[in-house]
Amino acid sequence: MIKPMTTATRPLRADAERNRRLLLDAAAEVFSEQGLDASTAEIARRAGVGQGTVFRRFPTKEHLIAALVVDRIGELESKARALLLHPPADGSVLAFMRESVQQHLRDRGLVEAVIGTAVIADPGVQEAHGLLLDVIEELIELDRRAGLLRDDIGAFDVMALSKAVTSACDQFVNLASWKRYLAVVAAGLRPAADKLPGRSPSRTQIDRALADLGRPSS
Amino acid sequence: MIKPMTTATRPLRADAERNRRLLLDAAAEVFSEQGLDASTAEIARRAGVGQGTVFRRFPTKEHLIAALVVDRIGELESKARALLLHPPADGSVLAFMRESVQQHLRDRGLVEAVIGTAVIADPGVQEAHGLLLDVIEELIELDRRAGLLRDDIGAFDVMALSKAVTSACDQFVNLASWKRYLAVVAAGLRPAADKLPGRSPSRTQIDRALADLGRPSS
DNA sequence: CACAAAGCGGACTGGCCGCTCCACTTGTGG
DNA sequence: CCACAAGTGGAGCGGCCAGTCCGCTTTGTG
Repeated sequence: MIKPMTTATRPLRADAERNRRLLLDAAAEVFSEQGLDASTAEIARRAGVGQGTVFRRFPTKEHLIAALVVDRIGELESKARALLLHPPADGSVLAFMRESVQQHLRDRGLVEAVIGTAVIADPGVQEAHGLLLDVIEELIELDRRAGLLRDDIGAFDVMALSKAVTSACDQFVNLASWKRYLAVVAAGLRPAADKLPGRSPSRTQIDRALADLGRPSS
Repeated sequence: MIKPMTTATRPLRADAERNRRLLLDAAAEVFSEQGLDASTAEIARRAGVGQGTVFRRFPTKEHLIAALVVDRIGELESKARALLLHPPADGSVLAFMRESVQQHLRDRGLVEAVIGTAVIADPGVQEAHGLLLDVIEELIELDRRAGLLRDDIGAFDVMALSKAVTSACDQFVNLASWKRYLAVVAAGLRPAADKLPGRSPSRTQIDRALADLGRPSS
């Protein structure tokens, strides 16, 4: 379980702020090479700082991961907003999924592993996640009006399917091309007569489910 | 790295064989609850045997995982062979993917995590994997003749896409239904005019890639 | 039925990892 | 430029975990 992060702190000293960035970058690098099991010692070494610094900037390893996740979700959100302004002809949702898959493959293992951990319950992550879902909803609306997308798809579906395409490839990048599997999914997302089974979860359902994952108690 | 397993051993004593099964079952249970990081101590406890017994039956934890994987691949193979004899009207590949996804969700995390480890290099796993690919190839041929499947899909693709659908759902089972995402993929797999980018890897490519993953040396 | 070989359990070990602690350094407001 | 709060690094701690060891028990064969 992760406690609320840094409520109302005054700004970090210059060197501290710099180390924070160094740590986040090093962590991204190390995690993508070795998975989330990589040691904090290795991250500290890669960042060129001491062990103690890691835990002064991020109270636990999980907080560090959460901060990294917030960072990445933010990146995706701004990519999505850009697409909203200049929607490509072949569909802005598809374009978003391209960005998404590429980012997930770059940060190999980050998205996957995050879901199973308490990171998902971090307030910062939840907030960033919510904002992203909002933008995706707008992208969907755009494509739907243009007749590019079947009408029973929601923002959650888009994220789930991006994760799906990613995991079809990761570890086999040399063998399987994400473009191939994204093309399959894209073909399945075009307007169609038959409805998909089930339904895309509503925002309140998503929020409740995420909150539940946060307190596993098991 | 995993060394060749038990070459030409004479049959296990009755109690040893029983414990082997108990351990495999316990391991499946514990891994699906806690992931592959679960301790061997917990597995031994759940199986009702001592710690020592784990490591006499399986030289390392990785060997245990590999044995479990072989077991599961075998199950899938026989399901696939059954479909070959009585192909369902809506497509035998789709039916196979249904089985596959359900099994992967039951053994949560097993498939995912296996890929990143040396387990993939275990000779037993490789062999079982090869046999499975052969049967899938036959299922594909069947569907293709019936005009149910686009013609640029290979056995590797089917496995990759099964994994994809699984990972779209796992950890969110309450929220996302695998049937929903499998339906998207199925829609994308129907015969189509436009070709998929890239190509399905050949058997020799697959074998070489798997062998490479076996000796990471990093 | 006897007895060797095979199997068993669980205490133990060595190593790793997240995290803490504290003597020392550095940035910054006055 | 000084004083002190803020920040730093790295040795060290406790806990966990894969794998070992060895005295005892079970199996099945002659």
